[in-house]
Amino acid sequence: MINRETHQSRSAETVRDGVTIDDIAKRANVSKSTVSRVLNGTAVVNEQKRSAVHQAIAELDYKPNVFAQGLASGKSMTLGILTQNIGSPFYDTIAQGAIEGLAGSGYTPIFVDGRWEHAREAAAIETLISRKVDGLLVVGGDIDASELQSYKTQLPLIVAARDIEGLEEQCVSVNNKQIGYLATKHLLEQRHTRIAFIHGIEGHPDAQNRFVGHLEAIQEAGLNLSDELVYQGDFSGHAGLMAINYFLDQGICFSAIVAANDMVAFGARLALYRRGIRVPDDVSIIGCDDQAEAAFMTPPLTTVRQPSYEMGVAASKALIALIGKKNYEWPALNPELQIRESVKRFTS
Amino acid sequence: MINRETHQSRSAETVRDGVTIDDIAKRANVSKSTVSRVLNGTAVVNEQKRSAVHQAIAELDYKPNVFAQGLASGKSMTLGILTQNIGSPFYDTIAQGAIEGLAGSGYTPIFVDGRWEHAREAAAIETLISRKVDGLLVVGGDIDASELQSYKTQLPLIVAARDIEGLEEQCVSVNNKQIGYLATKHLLEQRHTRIAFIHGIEGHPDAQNRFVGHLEAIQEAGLNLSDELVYQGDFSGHAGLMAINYFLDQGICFSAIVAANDMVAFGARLALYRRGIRVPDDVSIIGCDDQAEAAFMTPPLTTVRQPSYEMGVAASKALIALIGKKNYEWPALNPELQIRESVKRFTS
DNA sequence: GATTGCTATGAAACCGGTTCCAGTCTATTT
DNA sequence: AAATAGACTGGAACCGGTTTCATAGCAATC
Repeated sequence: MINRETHQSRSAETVRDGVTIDDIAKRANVSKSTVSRVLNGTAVVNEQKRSAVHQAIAELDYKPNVFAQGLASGKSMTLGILTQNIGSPFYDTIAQGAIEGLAGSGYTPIFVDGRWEHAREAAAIETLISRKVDGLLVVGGDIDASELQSYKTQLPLIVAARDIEGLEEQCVSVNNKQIGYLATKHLLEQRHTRIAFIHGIEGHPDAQNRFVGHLEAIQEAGLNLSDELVYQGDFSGHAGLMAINYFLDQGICFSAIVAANDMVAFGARLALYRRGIRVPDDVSIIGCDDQAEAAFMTPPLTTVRQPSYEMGVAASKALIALIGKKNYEWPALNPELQIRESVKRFTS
Repeated sequence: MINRETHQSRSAETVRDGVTIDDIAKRANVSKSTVSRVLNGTAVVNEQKRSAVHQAIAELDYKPNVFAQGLASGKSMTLGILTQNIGSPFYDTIAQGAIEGLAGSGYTPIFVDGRWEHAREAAAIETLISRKVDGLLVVGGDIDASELQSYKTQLPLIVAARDIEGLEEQCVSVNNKQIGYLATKHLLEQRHTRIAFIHGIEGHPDAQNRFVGHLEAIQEAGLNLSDELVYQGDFSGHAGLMAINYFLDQGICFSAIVAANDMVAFGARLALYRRGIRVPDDVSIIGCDDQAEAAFMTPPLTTVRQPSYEMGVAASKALIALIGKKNYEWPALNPELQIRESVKRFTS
């Protein structure tokens, strides 16, 4: 039923699709070449003809056929964005920033989802290439650096939220080491010394770098890292929960926790709640990311904000610049400590 | 620098793009018509030629040019998805479900963002249409029913997370009235009688329906709704916070809260924390949505889950069916009470 | 054995743009 | 005044597929 109806109305309105560049040419009494030139500004056109063309376009509500344009010009005015939809809201935020960065550029984004699976990512990129995207924005992901290198030879490529060796100029990411460093440093400044660290996904560069930053801060303070204070997690709330249970069950004592991201912090906070341990009175928590919910944790979570939205914006702008062979100056994207109420200061 | 290099490598590899259907035809010693037929299965082709074609395709790594296909066939194998990126994670989840539902269908999604702004949505849909999408999936949004009706005459259309009058067959949404009803009913069953309600965005149909469900449950229990117990919010954490402050400052008393969504519940929970009011001992909270963070609230939030991911999957499958003029049976998408620890039962 | 009816296939038209090329018309140079 | 350069413009080729149409080949029918 619905089908039939849809079909009918469609053909009824066929008019809409029917307008081609030839119609405009006839109506404006010029050749289609001239119409094309007016449209693209590829050559000077007599003012009268130009306005006649514009008028015809307006009257007939002409919309160029993207396929014909793409076929003839080889450009699609389309950008491929490979995202990782499974994971923290972090990646979504980058994608949103990327959309924003495209606004007004004439480029339309095509999204495909990699899901942190190597094979899926490769297939997704192939899809994008077969769609003739004019450029590729890879957000995070698991795909090999060498593969990315090879894609780079096929089309303009920007990578966000990752650093690829040999592709430094086309990569944008926040300094994750700095994030870990800032988090731990803040705790140290509040005179915590027994600081637990809940690690992100094993082997994940962001997780690894945050840990390195943590380590640096610890050493800089003249302390030693004790292995028993780091728990291997996976960026999930559940990991935060398990970590605390583990520490407590083992009788490992600590006054503060650095969580690899906010979600982990939430999990840790819940585990402490379950045990009747107060935050921040008994134990302090600091997260990383500053996702929307962090401000509403009880107590509100002190965390290190990473400018993911801004990163998305910068990435898509950089990609457009790259396609246009223009220079793009990356903005500074520095993590920032967001102090709220989950960290206690020792006064003694 | 980068530009130059990219450009060079690109032309170096030009080969890759060069393979056309004519090359295949020559190599397989057939006409391009035959190649096309093999590719699309539009006619019977001699087994030998067929395999010769397949072999040539494999050897030359031939990928059809989507523009040429689109131009010739009028189909883009592309689906437009209008999302609302500002708002709860709810809409993101639907979008993810929609991607999942497309998997293996041959269709590629193009996303555009409406941001809950009328003008932006209309422009976004125009973009999609000019991109010749074969179908349109509208997720939520603010656009008029009448406009949607008119788009429906232009191309296959499915609307998710909204109910449009006159478009019932092409709409999928969870029963928001049921969500509100289930939430309040649960509270009533735990013998709460003074139940506050924090409303979502004014005029938002989901918010309105949740409220209606709340009202129904109240009346069904033989109680009267007291106006002072409903606070007009906007689905944000901040609204939850303000609501509680308002109630408390006004000396309005209540034993439980229904929050229009989880984010509001988080805000409410924080406000109670600030005042030293315990959850659930002093006040119970129930949310709506069941977003990932809800399970990690302290205490874990009892909420009504809405199957948004499943809704996205169903929506995209329905769209594909609609394009193919096939029937699609909508799955049952029922909200579900997710009992955790934020609601107390009165035993007396 | 001639006619009929299918099936498989190639040639050519077509989709709707962009762009090269050649030609017309002015304006400028000599 | 003739030659030349430049600015505009139209015609036609081209992008790479799909689809119509005509035909060749072959089996079945009378």
